Amino acid sequence: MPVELTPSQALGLWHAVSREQVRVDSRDLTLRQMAILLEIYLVPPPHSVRGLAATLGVTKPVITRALDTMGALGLVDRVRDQRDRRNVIIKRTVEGALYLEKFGDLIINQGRKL
Amino acid sequence: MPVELTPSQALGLWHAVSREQVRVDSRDLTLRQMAILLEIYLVPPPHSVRGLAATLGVTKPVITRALDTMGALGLVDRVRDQRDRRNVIIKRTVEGALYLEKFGDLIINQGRKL
DNA sequence: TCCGATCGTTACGCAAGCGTTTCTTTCAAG
DNA sequence: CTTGAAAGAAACGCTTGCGTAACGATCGGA
Repeated sequence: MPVELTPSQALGLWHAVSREQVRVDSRDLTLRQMAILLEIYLVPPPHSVRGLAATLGVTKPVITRALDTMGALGLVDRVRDQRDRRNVIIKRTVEGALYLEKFGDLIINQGRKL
Repeated sequence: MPVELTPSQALGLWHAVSREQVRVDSRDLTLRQMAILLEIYLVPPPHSVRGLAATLGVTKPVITRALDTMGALGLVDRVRDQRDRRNVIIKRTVEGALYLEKFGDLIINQGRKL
């Protein structure tokens, strides 16, 4: 089920959502952090640091730092993989799910207003 | 002409666009910078520092700094208002228009893939 | 038991954004 | 003129993210 947008709608939607998000949320997640967060919540687990790094085309420390920050905000969690203890499994949290749910509502509502 | 999105489509669109933007563009504009840039290009001029600050609910230095950064990238320009020389008028640039045009295409293409 | 490879983290110096405060220029009302 | 307000920029110290390089822990095959 594709979404067909005109150029005006596409940029208008991004504009409205960005503006409202800036107005509402003092937590200013970077584009990278947001991309990581969405990857974790929208793609089936498990998620690893190296996997996210490869998917987004960034280095591993970028992922580690983003997880540090978002972990402190309660948006994600990390657990050692007991089957291969070199790995870290990235976990979703209730707070993170709520955060994205609210963000999705913002997108939907701004889309309706276009 | 509203845009009707399901929660899955809304977050899926943001996810896909963020991911591709991270992969493609090393210029990592913050959400605030992006909101300012879109405001300048989508809302009829003239634009002033104080006006943008009020619209986005941030302080003036935030706007000044964002304009410094995006000005250095060639995405916006600043000109003194000759009618009231206290004001600065923020101008669009060809490069900025191209940047947003490409970004709009990215949104449209990712929307189609949902 | 090694020992090289892999995974995630940490350390380093640097660049950029933040909020608050202060400054400079300019305007306009008295 | 003088003076108070307004607009934008600059200064301050701080925090956070960056890329690169090095590190410790862990695995798995020789």
